[in-house]
Amino acid sequence: MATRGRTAKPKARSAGARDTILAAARELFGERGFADVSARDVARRADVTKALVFYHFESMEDLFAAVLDDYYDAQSKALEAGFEGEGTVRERLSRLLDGYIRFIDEHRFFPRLVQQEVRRGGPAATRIRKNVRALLDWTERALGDVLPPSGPLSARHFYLTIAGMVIHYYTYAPILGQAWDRDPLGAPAREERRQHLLWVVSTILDGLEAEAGRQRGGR
Amino acid sequence: MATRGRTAKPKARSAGARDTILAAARELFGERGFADVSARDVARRADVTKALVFYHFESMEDLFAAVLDDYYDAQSKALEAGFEGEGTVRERLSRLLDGYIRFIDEHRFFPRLVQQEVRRGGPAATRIRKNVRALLDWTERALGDVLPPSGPLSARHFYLTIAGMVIHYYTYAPILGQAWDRDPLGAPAREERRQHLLWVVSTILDGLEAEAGRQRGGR
Amino acid sequence: MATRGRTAKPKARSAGARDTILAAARELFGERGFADVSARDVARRADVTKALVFYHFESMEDLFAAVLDDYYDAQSKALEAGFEGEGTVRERLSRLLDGYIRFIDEHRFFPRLVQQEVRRGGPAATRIRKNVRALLDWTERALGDVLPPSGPLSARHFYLTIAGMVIHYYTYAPILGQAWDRDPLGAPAREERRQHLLWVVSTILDGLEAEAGRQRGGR
Amino acid sequence: MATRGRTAKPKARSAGARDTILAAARELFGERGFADVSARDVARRADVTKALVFYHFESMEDLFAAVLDDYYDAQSKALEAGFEGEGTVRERLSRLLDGYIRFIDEHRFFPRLVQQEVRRGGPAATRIRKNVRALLDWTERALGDVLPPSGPLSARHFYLTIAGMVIHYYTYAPILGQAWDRDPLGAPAREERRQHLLWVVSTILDGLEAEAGRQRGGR
DNA sequence: GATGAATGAGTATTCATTCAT
DNA sequence: TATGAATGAATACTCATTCAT
Repeated sequence: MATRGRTAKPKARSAGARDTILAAARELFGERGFADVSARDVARRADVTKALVFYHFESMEDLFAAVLDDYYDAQSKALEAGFEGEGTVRERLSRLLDGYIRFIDEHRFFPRLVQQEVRRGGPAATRIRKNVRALLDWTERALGDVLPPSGPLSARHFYLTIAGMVIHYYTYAPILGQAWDRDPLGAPAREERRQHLLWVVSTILDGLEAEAGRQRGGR
Repeated sequence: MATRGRTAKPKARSAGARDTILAAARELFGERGFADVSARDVARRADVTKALVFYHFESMEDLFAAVLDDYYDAQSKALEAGFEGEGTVRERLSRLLDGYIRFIDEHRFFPRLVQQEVRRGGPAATRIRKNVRALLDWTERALGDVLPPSGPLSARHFYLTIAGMVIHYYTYAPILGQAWDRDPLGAPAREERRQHLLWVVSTILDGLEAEAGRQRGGR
Repeated sequence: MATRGRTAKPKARSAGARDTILAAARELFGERGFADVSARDVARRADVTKALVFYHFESMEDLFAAVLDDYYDAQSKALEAGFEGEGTVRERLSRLLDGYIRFIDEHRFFPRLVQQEVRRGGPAATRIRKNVRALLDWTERALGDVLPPSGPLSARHFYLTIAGMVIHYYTYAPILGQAWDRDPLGAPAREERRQHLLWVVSTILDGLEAEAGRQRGGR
Repeated sequence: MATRGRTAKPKARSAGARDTILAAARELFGERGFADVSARDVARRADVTKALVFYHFESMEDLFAAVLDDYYDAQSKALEAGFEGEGTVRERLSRLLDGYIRFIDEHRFFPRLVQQEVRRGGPAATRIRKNVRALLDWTERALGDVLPPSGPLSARHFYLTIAGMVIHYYTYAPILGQAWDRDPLGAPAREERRQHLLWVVSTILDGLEAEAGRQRGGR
């Protein structure tokens, strides 16, 4: 303490302690979930005092919300980029899917945090709902022409179906790894997964078109 | 004590305190996950002293494992029932899917617990892995004729895809409810979901057959 | 429980559960002291239920007292044997010393228990005091001719001195072993220790005689 | 809280809570040994919250180690002081003995703690072993000229013998008091004890010299 | 004799949070 | 902006002991 020379580099402080803390929290919440991360853990990982965590964030809930906010901003950007531009339904949807896959791939524990917050019904739930709404809207716009507005083939089902199949892979990856011939989080496995997902979505579109044909041509 | 009527025989004593505790734990873990449930919570819900929880279960981990075990037994039974019997690939798979859907429907928080344990890499992870393995095996046997052994269209991808789309619905249901025209966990919505899933799986089978045809009929 | 065949041999019970428990307690108290041994520990080591421990002994204190009583009986017997018989002061003292050494050697953790009870000032302290008194009496009778009744060379000092040097060896043995060329509790080391002690006591007797001579011969 | 006068500034805060806690621990461990002292006890005696104990010391073991460390520092200093300086074997040894006696006299429960830690084989045992080693070294250097390097008359036996007779007095003092004509821990009794010890050690040296003479003068 | 179940008070330790500096 | 010290309430888990059977 007093013995550490006064020229000692101020570690985290230089790069903005707030950001350092946020980054540490992002990592930890991702690894262990909200309930399993303590302020002490965050402080340690950020190489900062516990008190400083509470100086920058009112409470642990607050910190968690900040982390979620960051993720949502990133997700929105990723999806907007994917959705923009022209093309056939198939092209737009596949761009949207690609954007979604890439985002989840880069933020693997984001879904965990969301699931957790959904379960907890915490204050961030509103934020989540808004975002889910947006994603659903995009799906509806992208598939509006081929989908009925309600029933088993409505957009909301496909949204949940596709999101589920994208996310689930990462949820179970840690366990699959040990009973698998290769690391499911390695580049080759992930690329294979991407192709699988594209194939499924494409096949679903085929099915929807066939369905539309059947519908039109009188059953 | 003084408040509990003096003729009311203590609940726990009358009928298997162990079971009472297990049931309380099942509920609570389902509602809030492992990390958010304390021994005190379980004791309170089971109307039992905290010490009794530890008399019947060596530790909270132990209690959690017991809960998971119960679920796994139920799941195995549900899937075995679904998988037995004759029929075309399509018939068998749809029975398997139906069994899976029904199980998840009746044990909505089971996936949450599993996801959590996967993340924690806790001692129950081995059990989970074995079970995932079994499910994957069933999928492989059910789809063995129509699926290539590896690549983007291999059984393991379809297993993850289907499991993901079944489970994800329940994961997000609590949030969807408030932005939706009806309760996603009500009977009508769940039946609609079931039809959606059956349609998707059926469509995927169509796609796989088409793919097989393409493969055969000159590349 | 109900599944164990009814012919299963009743383990501890046959040989007198009370004694089995007492033996287990003796071991455990010796190894870890009173405060570090729980009823559960005793029950486990005796392969008996915890409740049975309390059936046979009113409390843990009671069990501890019973263990101490056993030791004191043994000690009394050992010392009486050593002290009886005729001979010179030197002979009688060396027999007493030998008896004491042998007893401590065979009940290595007895001194620990006594020390502990002395410190705790527990109910067994009276018993201990009586015994110390007896030992002191023996020393006084054995050395009465050569010792002044009070002062730095009185019997009580020699009693404490000799007891200390006998006991201390065993107290520190566990630690010495690792920085020593041989096991201090092995037979050769213990025999060497015995010779050392005999030499010291003999030398002290020489000194006392010289002292008596000096006293008599003026100055 | 409400009972503490409102102008009394909280003790702990004013003057090194850490030291207050350490002092309380020193007292309590001395009185009752490690296993019989709880964190709550320490907190109470130090007039401090239980949590603060763990703020300053990672664990009870840690606190115990800190207490032992303090004692060892004091002991080392006491012995070094006693051992330095010139003089005959007899003079140096008697100075060493005097230093040891004085230290034990001022830290009466130190031996208890050490004995306990030896028995527990806890983490502090290494420290203890090092210290015992040092003491033994001193004894060997002080007695090197008159002692054979091995056998019943080697330095290590005399070290254990002398340490035992010094320490044992304090171990049994609480019990002796009640069967004795005066308080064994009062100044006169302790001075008498000191003279006894000096006489014994001096007599042992006489014996050793005689032994050396015998050895030299034809076996 | 023997035991399974039960309990209230205890254990060490960690928590998020506050606050004076 | 930052922090060391402090705390009350919580954590999982163990204790000696009781008692109905």
